[in-house]
Amino acid sequence: MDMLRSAGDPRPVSIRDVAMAVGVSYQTVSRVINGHPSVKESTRAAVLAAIAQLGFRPNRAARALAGGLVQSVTVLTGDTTLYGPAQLLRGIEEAARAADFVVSVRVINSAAPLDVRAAVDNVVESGGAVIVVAWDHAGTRALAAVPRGVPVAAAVETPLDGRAEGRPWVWIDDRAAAAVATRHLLDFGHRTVHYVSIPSPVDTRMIGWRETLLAAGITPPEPVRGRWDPRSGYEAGQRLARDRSATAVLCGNDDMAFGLLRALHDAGRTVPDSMSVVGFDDMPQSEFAIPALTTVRQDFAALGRACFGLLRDRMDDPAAVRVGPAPVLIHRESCGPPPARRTTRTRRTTE
Amino acid sequence: MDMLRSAGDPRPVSIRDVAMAVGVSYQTVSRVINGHPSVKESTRAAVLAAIAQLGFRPNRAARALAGGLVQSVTVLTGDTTLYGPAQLLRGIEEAARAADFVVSVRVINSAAPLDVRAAVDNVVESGGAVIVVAWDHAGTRALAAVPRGVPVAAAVETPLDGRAEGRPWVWIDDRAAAAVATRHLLDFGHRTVHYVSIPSPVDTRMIGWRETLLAAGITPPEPVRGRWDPRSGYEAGQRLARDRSATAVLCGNDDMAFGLLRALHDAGRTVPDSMSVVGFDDMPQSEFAIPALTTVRQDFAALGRACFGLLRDRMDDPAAVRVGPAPVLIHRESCGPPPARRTTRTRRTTE
DNA sequence: CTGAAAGCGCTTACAG
DNA sequence: CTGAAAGCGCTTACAG
Repeated sequence: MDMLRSAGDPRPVSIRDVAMAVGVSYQTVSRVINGHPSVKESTRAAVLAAIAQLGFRPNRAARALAGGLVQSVTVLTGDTTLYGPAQLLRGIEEAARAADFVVSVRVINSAAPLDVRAAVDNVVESGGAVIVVAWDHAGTRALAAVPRGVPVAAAVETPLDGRAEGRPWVWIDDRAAAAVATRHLLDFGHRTVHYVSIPSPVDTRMIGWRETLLAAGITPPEPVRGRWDPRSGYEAGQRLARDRSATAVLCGNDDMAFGLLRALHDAGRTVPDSMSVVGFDDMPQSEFAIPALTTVRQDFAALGRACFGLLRDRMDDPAAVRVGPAPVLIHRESCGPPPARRTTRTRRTTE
Repeated sequence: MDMLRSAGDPRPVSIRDVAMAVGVSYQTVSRVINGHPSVKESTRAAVLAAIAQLGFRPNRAARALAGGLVQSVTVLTGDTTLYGPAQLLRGIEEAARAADFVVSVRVINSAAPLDVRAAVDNVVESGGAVIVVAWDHAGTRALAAVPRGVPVAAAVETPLDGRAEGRPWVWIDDRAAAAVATRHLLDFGHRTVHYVSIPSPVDTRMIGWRETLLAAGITPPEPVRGRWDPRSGYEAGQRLARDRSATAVLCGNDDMAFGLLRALHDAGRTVPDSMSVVGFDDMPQSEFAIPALTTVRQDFAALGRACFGLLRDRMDDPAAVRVGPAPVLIHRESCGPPPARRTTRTRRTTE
């Protein structure tokens, strides 16, 4: 449609050009692009036609300045190269692009109050909506710092009470998933299940694991602290490998499980014969690990789409709610009965 | 500094507030924040002091509308969840944030001319600068579609002539790295090296591999086509495993190498005893693969910082140049002599 | 239902 | 060196 603009005119078509083409004032054009109700149907149609024909697209900066709706979101997040955040961002971007929103990204590395405040101020003053990834300290603080009135949605840890309670929250129920994974291991006959934690302020995967053990009358062993990355999983694996009574581990994410698998391998502990391992995420590599990793699939891209959907829904209906995708346990090769029972392949069926 | 704004005033401090505080016109304030030369030193100092004290921050939308400098970049990219693009984006964001730029992301999935055009138009009309990740068809087309006058920088495949020639390009020399990796394998005594390709329009890793073989008087075998993901590496591995004459493979990236390692494992081909494998990237997981993966480390985050740096440099000096980080071969466990020579551990030293 | 006015916060010439 | 004017493209009340 570019050919319809007079060639050589350097400036893009504006609301005035459209108005002129139709023979109305430019305010009327503004009304139709903003869906204002009081516009005669015939003039609305004429304006719409002119918009299409001239290829008009509203100037976002002008809109923002004049106080109109902004069609932009900025994502406040931690390290975007980690699997979860990366997929989440991808989901947000997809949904935002489909809705013709511009998406900006601002990484918050530090949880220092001043840094968080600076990040939030910076974002808020530019006028758009915000999605915060509140999986770490910096994120939860940022979420708390978003002023009232700013359209916001957040990806959060599973709330302890399992409810959003009117707040713009969306999550994947990893607490329930951790319970399922832990139960899966217990059902194989393991006497206990160890846990390698993620550095979340409130690790709900750990909670699900702990609750399941407790419910089975087992005192949860001390969790091994991890930090998301394979190396921390390797270190955890070294510790666990030394403990001959340890026969099953749940890892807070797959990246750590990879490192753990390697540590076990180095220590001569075979998986699953000598140790069963379950991860969290189901990364593209997990299926090809040696052995293939049993893990909890979490659809972070879908979560991202839900975040954006919630944000938009809330702009119309402040009570809108969205639920995140359900996690699912993917059975692969890294789990089996504990060593003592292995010969008979006993599978515990009693509760 | 928030306490210094009169509480209850909903609107952020503007250029006028600063002017009023200092006792000058707001145009003068504009001049100092834009570094205009003709401002008396004493008034400049006074204005700067007032800006700091009031916590003034220029409104980006207003600036953009008025035609000022925009301090925003949008990144035009393919799938941001792949390792390279994700790290690149991270590097760009880091550098941009440090320079107080807003960074937006727009994913281009389709290389269809209309889709590319739409993406570029959308970005350009919002006024800021653009960084394009031109590693695929969509990206290269987008780069070509950026109008003159728009500040731009691009992450590109290694140019065939090895030179940027005044263009705003930055890259990692993966062609040279592929040559080094291939030579490494040949030096172990392998009679040839196979290659699993990446789906780039021009795969410069493949070129480096091919050239090295040719230089050694070896006719390059047909490359096995890959698609970035572990699964395609697995499929490639299945094919290669059947070929008993194949003893060494260079993979276009680590993700495919993971899949390939698994395929080899499933086929009973041990690594490196029966087959040597080299990857590309050095992902965090690569070190923990079984066996640990020999690979070419590529610092994409540094490349991203270079991209942004080049963009800024060019805004002042259109002839500015930046060179990307040098790739480096990381030696680990997945390489060794071919089976026939293994017993004697011969290492070919002649050229 | 639709125009004319005022203003969003800033920058860029234009005068002094 | 610094003010006053005009304008960026749009939206929101205010009149009709």
